[in-house]
Amino acid sequence: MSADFLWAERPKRRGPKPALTVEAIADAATAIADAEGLAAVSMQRVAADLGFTKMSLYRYLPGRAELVAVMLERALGPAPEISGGSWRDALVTWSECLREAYIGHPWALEAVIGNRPIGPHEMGWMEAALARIPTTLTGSERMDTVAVLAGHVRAIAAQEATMGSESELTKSFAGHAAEFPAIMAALRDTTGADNAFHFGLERILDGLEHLVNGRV
Amino acid sequence: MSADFLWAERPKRRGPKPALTVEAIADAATAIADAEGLAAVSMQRVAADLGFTKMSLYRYLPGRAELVAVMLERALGPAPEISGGSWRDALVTWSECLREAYIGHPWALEAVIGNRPIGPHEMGWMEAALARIPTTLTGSERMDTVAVLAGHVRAIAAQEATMGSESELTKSFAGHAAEFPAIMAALRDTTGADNAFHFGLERILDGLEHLVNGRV
DNA sequence: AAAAACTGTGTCCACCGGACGCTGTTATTT
DNA sequence: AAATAACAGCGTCCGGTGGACACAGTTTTT
Repeated sequence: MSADFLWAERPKRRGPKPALTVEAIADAATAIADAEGLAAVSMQRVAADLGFTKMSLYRYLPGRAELVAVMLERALGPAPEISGGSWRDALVTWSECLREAYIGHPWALEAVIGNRPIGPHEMGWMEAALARIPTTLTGSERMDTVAVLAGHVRAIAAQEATMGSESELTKSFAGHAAEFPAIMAALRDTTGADNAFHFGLERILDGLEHLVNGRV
Repeated sequence: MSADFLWAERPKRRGPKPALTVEAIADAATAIADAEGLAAVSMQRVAADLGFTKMSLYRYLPGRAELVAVMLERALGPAPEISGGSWRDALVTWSECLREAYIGHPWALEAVIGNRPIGPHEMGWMEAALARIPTTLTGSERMDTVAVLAGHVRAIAAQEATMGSESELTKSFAGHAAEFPAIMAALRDTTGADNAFHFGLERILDGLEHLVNGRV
């Protein structure tokens, strides 16, 4: 799949008026994915929901991969504008906003894996984070920081999806507790609170702050 | 898909000798996935590689989902035994070992998303990490720590897969540099070194150490 | 008015996961 | 040893998938 598709503007053309738009198709597909998961998004299904035949969609999109890419771009939306506050607060807000996007569209977690082009919105999110990371860090370190933060958000969101209601972990764990004493011990004094996101975020930022302070 | 499949032992049966085993099937499937990605793993293809018809595989596995689950279990393998050293060193080693597993089987990153059962090996990895996390942290914090570490490993491995050779980022970035000044600035003094994994790991562990020390 | 470009549709294909029934093999029971 | 029940692998069938391609109708340009 070519990255150009996400970046090129689509000029006005000559023939009959198009009945659809890429955006409308992506939104219909997103509605399906939100409700029934990414696997339920087939060309046939999307077209049917729009009242067209599946082949008409190929007038707007080269294929399913591009459809998913557009869906992802729209699910992320434009990067939030976070002005003011400390760099740490800004990165917390940025991470929380990104998390919101993934929570609202769990299928996006499937869409971000594998080799794929980066769209303008996704690039914008990266830009927004980089703009607030102290330049006492080197360029490489700043890029790595973004990767770590974005990765943390995704990973925790994904794990929460895996460990959905009635945790698969405790389900599998039942009946084998004896073989996993450390898990048993940890589960014993676990408050139900679902904290991995903020817990990890604070640890990462503590570590970053330590590095930044040591750099001055 | 039921979690039981991954945990139950398979008793000897009565009829004709089975020509295959679940393990042999999973290994054949893994060979395909390693070479051509998880999408190339179809029942037909796996069976053909083994010299059987696809329907014969269903005598060993309820369906494709279970096949992938077994593949994942075997790709992870038993948890590494890490004795001695500081808890920090142990967690570094643990993370590096987990990373190795994902690097060797990139398709595993696709296999761990979505709601799914946890197998014995995966549980063992969790146990191994929990066994080395200081108990000055609460049970919830220890669980969160494992989630954050495992998530970091996965996320960075996934991003490296996305940003494969000839980075998709720089490819999309070319021609739009002006709109993303912070990215441009960061890329300008980037050493090619691929460091996000260790960079993030050190930050997380710094943050954890800070928390542990403050707890005493 | 003519031509070129475009849209949406219908048909076709290979492939996918999987259900089901059949035949032949084998371990257990009689 | 013979009967039987359980099981292995195969062939056929089904609905669904992404996508190629040619066609007819519409709209803009020449």
